[in-house]
Amino acid sequence: MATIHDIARQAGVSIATVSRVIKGGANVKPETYQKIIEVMKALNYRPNRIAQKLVKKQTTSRTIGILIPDITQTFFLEIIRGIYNVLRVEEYNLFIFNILSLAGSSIFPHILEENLAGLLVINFRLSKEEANLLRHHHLPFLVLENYLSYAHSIYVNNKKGGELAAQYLLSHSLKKIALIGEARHTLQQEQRFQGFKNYLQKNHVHLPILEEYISIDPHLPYSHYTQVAYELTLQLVTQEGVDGFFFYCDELAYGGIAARKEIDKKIFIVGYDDLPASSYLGLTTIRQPAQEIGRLGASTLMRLLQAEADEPYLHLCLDPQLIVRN
Amino acid sequence: MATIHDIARQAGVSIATVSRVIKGGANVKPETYQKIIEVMKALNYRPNRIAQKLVKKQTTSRTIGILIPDITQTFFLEIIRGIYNVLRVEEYNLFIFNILSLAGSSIFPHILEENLAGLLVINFRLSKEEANLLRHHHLPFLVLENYLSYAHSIYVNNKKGGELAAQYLLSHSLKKIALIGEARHTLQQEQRFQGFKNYLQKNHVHLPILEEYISIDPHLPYSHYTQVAYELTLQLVTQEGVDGFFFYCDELAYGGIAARKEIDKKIFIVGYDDLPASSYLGLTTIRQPAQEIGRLGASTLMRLLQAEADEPYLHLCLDPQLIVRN
DNA sequence: CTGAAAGCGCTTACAG
DNA sequence: CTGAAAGCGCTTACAG
Repeated sequence: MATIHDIARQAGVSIATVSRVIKGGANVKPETYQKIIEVMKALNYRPNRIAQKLVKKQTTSRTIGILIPDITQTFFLEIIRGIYNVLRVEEYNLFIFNILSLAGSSIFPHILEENLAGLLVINFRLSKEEANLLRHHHLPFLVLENYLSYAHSIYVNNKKGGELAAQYLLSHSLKKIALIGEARHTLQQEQRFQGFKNYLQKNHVHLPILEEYISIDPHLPYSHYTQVAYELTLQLVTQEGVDGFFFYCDELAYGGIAARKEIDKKIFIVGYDDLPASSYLGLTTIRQPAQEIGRLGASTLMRLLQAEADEPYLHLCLDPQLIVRN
Repeated sequence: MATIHDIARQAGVSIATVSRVIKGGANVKPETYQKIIEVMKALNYRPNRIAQKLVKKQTTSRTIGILIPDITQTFFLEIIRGIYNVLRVEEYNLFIFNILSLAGSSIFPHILEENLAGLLVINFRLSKEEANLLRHHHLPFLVLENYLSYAHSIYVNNKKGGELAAQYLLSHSLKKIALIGEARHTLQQEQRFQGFKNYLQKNHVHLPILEEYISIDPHLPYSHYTQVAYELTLQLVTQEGVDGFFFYCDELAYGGIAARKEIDKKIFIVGYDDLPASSYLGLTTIRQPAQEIGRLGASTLMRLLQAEADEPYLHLCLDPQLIVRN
């Protein structure tokens, strides 16, 4: 890569003059300007933005980073929408890190390289070490959709959500229940299913329960799994006699809804999230308001940017809500 | 802001030793390390990432920027989802610029500061000068949802879309038609409405046409305007006797759908976009596949990053499609 | 374990 | 209109 010195040498001028041309060419003789422009073209010169920033002391950015597992999942997309609703008004840019490709290697060095004003960590198992690393580098951050004792966090009570789902399904007399989740076994999923099973135990219900986990290829758009869930539902109803379903998330439950239309048996389905489309589909689900979580997260982070570094950890637990439809 | 020199002075060591501590403290005597850490804390020191990058020659980034008017609009959110579907697999990060706050001032200096690998310009009237500026700085870019003679662009034929909408509405015998748009009067909107009116003219149809423009406050989430459109629709039907509606976009048309439910008169509605929810709502609309446009844009840009700088401009025009529902 | 020195690629008074 | 020089805040051989 050519530098300002290469250009200066080739053009037979000083780097100061080249620098003036980079800035637009004020106070440079037209012939000199032309000559320098030509050399720049010939060498395919691009000024180094990093160096420009250093000397200009452009150190603070108005950019918020977000660490999110999978934007193709509608729930996370809605969270982002909520976040951006706040950021746009506050005049911040949004930097979305790609965490798909990090087999083994850590993303945190990359995060620290990007001069961010703050970071939102969404649905990500941030370790204590990683949290300390961020703090050590004075990057304010906030964890969403996950409870962490060692960080500011805003989350929804997943166990409670699972209980609500169980409560709903048990209000109908069912024969066999299936829990449908992802083979990734996220913490959120474990908690929801745990809450579900706890409720059965507490109420001494001895219903046969099946657990099925769909293996997720992160390279495929998440919508693909709606189809997989559809087929799985059909199979479980016809071959296993399942008549109650609790899906880890609405997008999987949509597959269940599609299957239900083709079956003459009466089956009950509960999803999780309450995405915008769920109301149109008449899906009974556990509501966790994605956009509001995003907005709340972003505005809280904005507040943290102004605050003292040593503010005690904020732990905000939101309650999910059962939405019965159809 | 404290620098490495301040720390070195306070701690009574050289900047080289401080630098070692920044990197984690290898080859530093524990006492020295402690002392330096303390001074850093006391002065609230944060290493300058820009300087670090300069010296480490970290010049190229794997980040794609996008310039988009309003992510709160579902259509644009879906485009982003399509873009990200590609970027995540290609291992690029996504930088979303906030263009809300730029009254007067240009965003392009900010864009050039960010050391991006490429830029997607979505639904934005990029001037010839701005295009040249980007080229001058060797930032590969691609324009989406807008035809520009002086840039690579991928867009949907809006006039054709307007014609399709007119064709549909005229297949029913209507008394009065309303075109409902935004007072922002984007180019896309003008073209759609122009196509609509052209079709009427060409077919010598002399139907009374009303045009109504909803004024948009960019600080409000776009969903707010669904409600505004709802009220406007009610009013136009009851007070003006309108029985045919062409909405600039589906999200506005949803308001029309909601109004239709409360009216006993038969009215016809066409939207534009065909968002995911539109099928559930039974909305007749002009389809322009947002996710696919995003994917196509991103993958084309990826290709451009590898290509010669002087490749002839790519102009890809997609045809919209009438989707009749209900 | 530590420091002096060179250097990353620029900008910008200052002097001419 | 132009250049020499200092400096932006770091890292990293190299020598000790």
